Amino acid sequence: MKAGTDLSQIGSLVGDPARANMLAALMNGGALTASELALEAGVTLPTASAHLAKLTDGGLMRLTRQGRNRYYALTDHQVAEMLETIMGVAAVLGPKKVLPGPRDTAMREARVCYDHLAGEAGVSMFEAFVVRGFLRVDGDVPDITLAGAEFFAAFGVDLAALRKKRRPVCRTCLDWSVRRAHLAGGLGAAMLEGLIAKAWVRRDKASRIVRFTPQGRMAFNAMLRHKGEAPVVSGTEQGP
Amino acid sequence: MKAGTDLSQIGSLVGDPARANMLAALMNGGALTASELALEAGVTLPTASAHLAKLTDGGLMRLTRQGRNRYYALTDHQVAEMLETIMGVAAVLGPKKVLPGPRDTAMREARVCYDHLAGEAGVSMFEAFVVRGFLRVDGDVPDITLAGAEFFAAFGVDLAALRKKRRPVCRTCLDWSVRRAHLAGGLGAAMLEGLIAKAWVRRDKASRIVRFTPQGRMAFNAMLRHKGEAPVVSGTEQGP
DNA sequence: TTCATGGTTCGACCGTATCCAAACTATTTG
DNA sequence: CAAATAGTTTGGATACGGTCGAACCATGAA
Repeated sequence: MKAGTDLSQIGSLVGDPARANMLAALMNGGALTASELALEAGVTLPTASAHLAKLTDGGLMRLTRQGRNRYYALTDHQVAEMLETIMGVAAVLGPKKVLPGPRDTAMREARVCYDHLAGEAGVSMFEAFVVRGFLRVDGDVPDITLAGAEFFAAFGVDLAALRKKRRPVCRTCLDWSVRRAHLAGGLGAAMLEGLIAKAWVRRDKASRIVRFTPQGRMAFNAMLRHKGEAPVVSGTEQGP
Repeated sequence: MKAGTDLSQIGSLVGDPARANMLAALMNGGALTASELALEAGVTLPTASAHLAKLTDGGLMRLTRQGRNRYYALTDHQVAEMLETIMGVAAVLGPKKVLPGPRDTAMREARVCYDHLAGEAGVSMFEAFVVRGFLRVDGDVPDITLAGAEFFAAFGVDLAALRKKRRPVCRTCLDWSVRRAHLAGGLGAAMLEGLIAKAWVRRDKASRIVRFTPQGRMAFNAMLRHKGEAPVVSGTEQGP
């Protein structure tokens, strides 16, 4: 049975804790050096090096040399999406863990999924776009409406340019923390870019966490609000 | 780092060849007994039992007792889709294998992905629906058009009933063998049901292969054809 | 009740993947 | 050129996971 062999190969690649940590650390779409990844995984440099070798020639990571540093990154978003998918099933079937700590709370609130916004904020944004009629959803697949096209253009997204690229413009991605969909694809990436450009959010360097600036949170909520509804992203509540 | 831990847990579950074979064997959406799975994985009953225990309390499989048999199946389609996704990246980054044998050719032509049609036939069907204007795609997300609703109703699909269910009606699923999308979701499942009910196809028991009946192939091609185009599913060609 | 079949548990064996220390290579800086 | 930083390679100790035979439970048939 070849199917099983294929499965088990990448399965075992992801199956080691050290390697899994490295992969998780790269899910923000960035690239890290071998030393940083070693630190992230909690192993020494030599072992990290061995793991990285396996990951690269296993096809899950891509290596770019730069001076005396070697930067490792995930090969494509297909790999990133695979990891999110795996984390998705892990999240639904493994809530036997203790309650999430503060760091996880921040992750749950807003984080980057490879190159677009995920977490509570990502889900809220997606759902607000649907409520406001910018995206139409049949089943659970989004489609940009006329009003949506206007809105995104006003926000600074060049839809025409996005459509030219090979990457799908509009996709959804199941959120492992909330079990609801958020916006992915080229549009999702462009929105995150826009949020950063407008300084509404800042990406936490070396983690997947996305933090709202005070004014950014207000502006974001205003963008999502429709006909005087309550804000969707409140302050950093630390609920049990 | 918890994220890495979650990843590695299911990763290692999938990472063992025996377990991966079992999971792959269940991807047709059916249920098999422990003995059958042991045979499929090429291990003895005791080892199979141990693996199955890990898989079930790891949450990837579901056990239903029935008489003196114990039937194992995947827990949901989320798990099935995760496996397809993994096979997807395996397929794109691992074509250094030898050329596919005859059995794999059949798999590539038409197979069932949990409960809907995949492979060449699945992709052809999906793309034909788009060309004929039954599904509209923006980016790569499908949406049922008015014409589509009529067509599917005529085919025997009860769209209203599908919309009532919690499961998304219309989704796409990336095909590992062809690297193109095919139709998943409730509609995808209903279509496969319809194809079987009309006796256009038969599911190969105990494998994921779907075989067309002679008349079925003709009818299927007729369904897909639009304004006198060439048929999309030809005979069983055995290419090198 | 007894027998047979389908599965699980136990114990022991074996292989392999992981790990680190130390040595080695390469690239930049002084 | 020498010193320092970044990374890989090697070798050997360790441990964990997979594997099977045999014994053990459970369910259905005789």
